[in-house]
Amino acid sequence: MTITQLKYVLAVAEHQNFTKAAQKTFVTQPTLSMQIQKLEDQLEVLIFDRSKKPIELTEIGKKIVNQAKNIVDEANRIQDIVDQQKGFIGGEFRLGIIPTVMPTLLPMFLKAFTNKYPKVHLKIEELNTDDIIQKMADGHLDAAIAATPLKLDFIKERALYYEPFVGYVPETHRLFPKKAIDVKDLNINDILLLEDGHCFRDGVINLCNASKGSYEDSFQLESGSFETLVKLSDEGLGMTLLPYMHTFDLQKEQKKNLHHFNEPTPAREVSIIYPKSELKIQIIDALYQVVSGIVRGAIAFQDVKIISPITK
Amino acid sequence: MTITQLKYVLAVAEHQNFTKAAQKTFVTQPTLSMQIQKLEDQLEVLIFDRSKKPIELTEIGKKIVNQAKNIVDEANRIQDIVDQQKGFIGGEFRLGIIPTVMPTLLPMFLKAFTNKYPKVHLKIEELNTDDIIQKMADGHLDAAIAATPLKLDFIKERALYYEPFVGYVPETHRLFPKKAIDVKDLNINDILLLEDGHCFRDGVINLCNASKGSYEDSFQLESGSFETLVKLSDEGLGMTLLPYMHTFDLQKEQKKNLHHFNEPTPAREVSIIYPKSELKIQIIDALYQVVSGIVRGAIAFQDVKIISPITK
DNA sequence: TAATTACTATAAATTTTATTTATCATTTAT
DNA sequence: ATAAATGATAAATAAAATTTATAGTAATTA
Repeated sequence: MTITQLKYVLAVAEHQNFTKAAQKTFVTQPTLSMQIQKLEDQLEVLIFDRSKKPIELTEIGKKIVNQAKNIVDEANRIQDIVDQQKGFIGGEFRLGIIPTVMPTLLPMFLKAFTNKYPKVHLKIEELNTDDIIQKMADGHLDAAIAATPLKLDFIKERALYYEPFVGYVPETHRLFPKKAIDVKDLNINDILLLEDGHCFRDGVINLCNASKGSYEDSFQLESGSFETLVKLSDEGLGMTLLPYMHTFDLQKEQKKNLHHFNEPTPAREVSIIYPKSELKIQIIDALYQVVSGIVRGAIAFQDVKIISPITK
Repeated sequence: MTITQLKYVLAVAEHQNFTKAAQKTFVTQPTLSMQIQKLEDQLEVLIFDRSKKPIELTEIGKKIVNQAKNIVDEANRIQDIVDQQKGFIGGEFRLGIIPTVMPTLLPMFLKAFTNKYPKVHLKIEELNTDDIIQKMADGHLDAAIAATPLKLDFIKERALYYEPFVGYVPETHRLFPKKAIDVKDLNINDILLLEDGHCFRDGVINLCNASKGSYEDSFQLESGSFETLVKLSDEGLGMTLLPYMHTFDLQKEQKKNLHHFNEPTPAREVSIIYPKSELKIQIIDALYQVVSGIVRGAIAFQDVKIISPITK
């Protein structure tokens, strides 16, 4: 049994397909066929049920895959241990960021981080929360920045900051006269929402105490960006809610439409999340320090009520 | 990095010598030199300090060795998982047994066990507790039968039985008239002890509330077997203490010299112990079942006070 | 239903890697 | 000072992984 064989098993298990797995592991398909057969011969057990299309893991194959993940993780950790001992912070680091955080947060910390840790090769991907979880489970992400709490048993969370929700209320809206708005004032049916898949959308739905879909009877406009939502709002199609940091780059004119919430302000918790295995924890620590340090200056502390980013 | 390389590192770390490690791993010495160098090159770190004689681990080398142990253990576990799923109980199983348990317990369970699990190839070694601990730490024992509690953080214990101490008191001894003896009656200075290294000796010392060596001022006879102790006792050189099961094969005449303790009877706890990693746990379970089942018939339950097998 | 597609397995050739044999260089012990 | 012990190195060999080419086998499509 070799670590390489175990990696091949993991690749085939993930893609349920020898050919695709071969491409991902940068070898040819016969390599996988032969090495996996060899392992199966040694263990005297079938890992894959090749009669099923697409290919499936056998019962015992599932257990082997779990254990193989352990082993590959623990093997990767050796380089980690060496790096840590040397005080070396570098290498490839795959970071996922949710779309509603990406445009505001990334410019704030990216330059500072790459300056401080020039040897880290960041591979940043914009992904929504579900994709982040999936990729992290498959070992394709070292960490991610997402709204929390997610309460997943294989993921650890470390809060970076709490970002208040801010109301964007156009002059024509019934709430415009109110200086500060209250959660009770909200009506899910006149709030413009991001399109499905964004956890911020789910957060707003939770905030309004609505269940997913309860508002769907009435016609709703939805979009993938806050920029569009604000424009639609300006057109009088309803109010919307923005994460605090998204209000920074509104035009002077538009800022007049911002209505803050009374305390405790509803807010989302934005965290750096990473697998419990804690691989590359040094880089995760470094990233945490840089980001939380930078954001500390941007968001004043206030009494905050965390809104869950998940709907059931 | 390969599992083989990690095994080579572990072997060299253990023997502090490339040549010996090569013999133990059944390869030639240059194989170890080259493979370990290759790993060191890949990790860009020295695992061994070759300037020291004998060779030593570097600081980082120690951490790598720990992690390598994990990985090799976890890799071995794969075969375990397969066996378990198949309900297969077999393969090599290395069992250590302490000398004061070996002659009485082994004949009781060996035949029953090998009959029930013919595919298990038992490799039994008589070892005292210290050697058991050492070998288990080095991964050379799958389990052992020893007096407990040992309170070691890398070892798990499962009690098999509680074996009372029995006094062997010759006619000439001051305690002979007493039918049942009491712990308070004992005097470490007129008890014949096993030689150093036996945990039963330490148990007796603990029982008498003596610190190791406090009795050494007076002349003591010591031996490596209870058989000898009994003979010396018969010669009038003092009383001795025997584990209950050792009294079975005394001669009729000698059995008259046995004096049981008042309850709570001092006793030793005999357990099957095994590394926390729980490799080959199926075989450990099987062994536990067989042994505890057999002993249950041999030792009647009584109120017992466990004597620690360890002296400080 | 024949042809095509999408797969995985197999065979043979090739490349890479691990291991051994033989030998050297250094250090330790006598 | 000499012998013994020990690890490194070089070259040769053995073993293994990988690739290329191709066959086999389902499922899918024309």
